[in-house]
Amino acid sequence: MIERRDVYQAIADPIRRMIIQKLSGGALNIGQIVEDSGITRQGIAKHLKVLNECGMITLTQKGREQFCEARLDQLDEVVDWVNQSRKLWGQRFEKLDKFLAGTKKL
Amino acid sequence: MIERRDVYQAIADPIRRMIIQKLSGGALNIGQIVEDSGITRQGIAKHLKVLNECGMITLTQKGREQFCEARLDQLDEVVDWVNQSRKLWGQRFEKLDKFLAGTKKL
DNA sequence: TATAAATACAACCATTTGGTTGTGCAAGTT
DNA sequence: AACTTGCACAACCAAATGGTTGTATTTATA
Repeated sequence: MIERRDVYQAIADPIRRMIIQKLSGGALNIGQIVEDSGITRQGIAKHLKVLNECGMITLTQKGREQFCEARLDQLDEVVDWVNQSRKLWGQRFEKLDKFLAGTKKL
Repeated sequence: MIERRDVYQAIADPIRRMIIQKLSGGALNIGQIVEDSGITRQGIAKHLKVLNECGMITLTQKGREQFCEARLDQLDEVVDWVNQSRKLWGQRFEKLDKFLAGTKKL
């Protein structure tokens, strides 16, 4: 129950996924992210804090506005993990196959 | 704050990811999953409950043992979502490019 | 200068999460 | 029959999560 701050945590929440999708279209300020989100600005701010701590977004002050940009490269870790699991899954009968091949030879 | 049960939630916890990785090598019973996990059987049982509710594993009773099998196809949703975000990211300047191309023609 | 806009910060709250211990029970084993 | 193994269920707990409201601060605008 340690406060985990990683990409998996970042995309675990539907609102945070929505934010990432919005930002995938280009940088936005907080007000634009709040639009049609269904929750308050303060709620969004908390999600942005999490996303920032996870390295999923970068924030840039510009006058009185704060611009948010997505760091989609962070998502590579997730895809890599999925692919690794799939690879293991594909190999799960290899040991057995090898064993059977071995017994045949005997 | 509704109790969300989806793939994103399933992979959000490091222990659950460890379970999925273990099961990627083939089906296991609960005792085998508990081995070297660092937490109690009951703790693992709770994670398995979550994974089951997310559709990430299937459970099969076999005598007094319960066999767990991973359902890795569920991870497709995550990869699809990531790819969609990346696609948007790739297209984020297209509008601007089109606009510029348009002005050139004039 | 007064006002509006964009945001930050703090306190508060209910629910979820992720773990524990303790108990009980069914299925194999000796 | 007695014991061991594998597991389910319940109660309990601290901390994290995901939201709210309320207040203050800075920046731009009329």
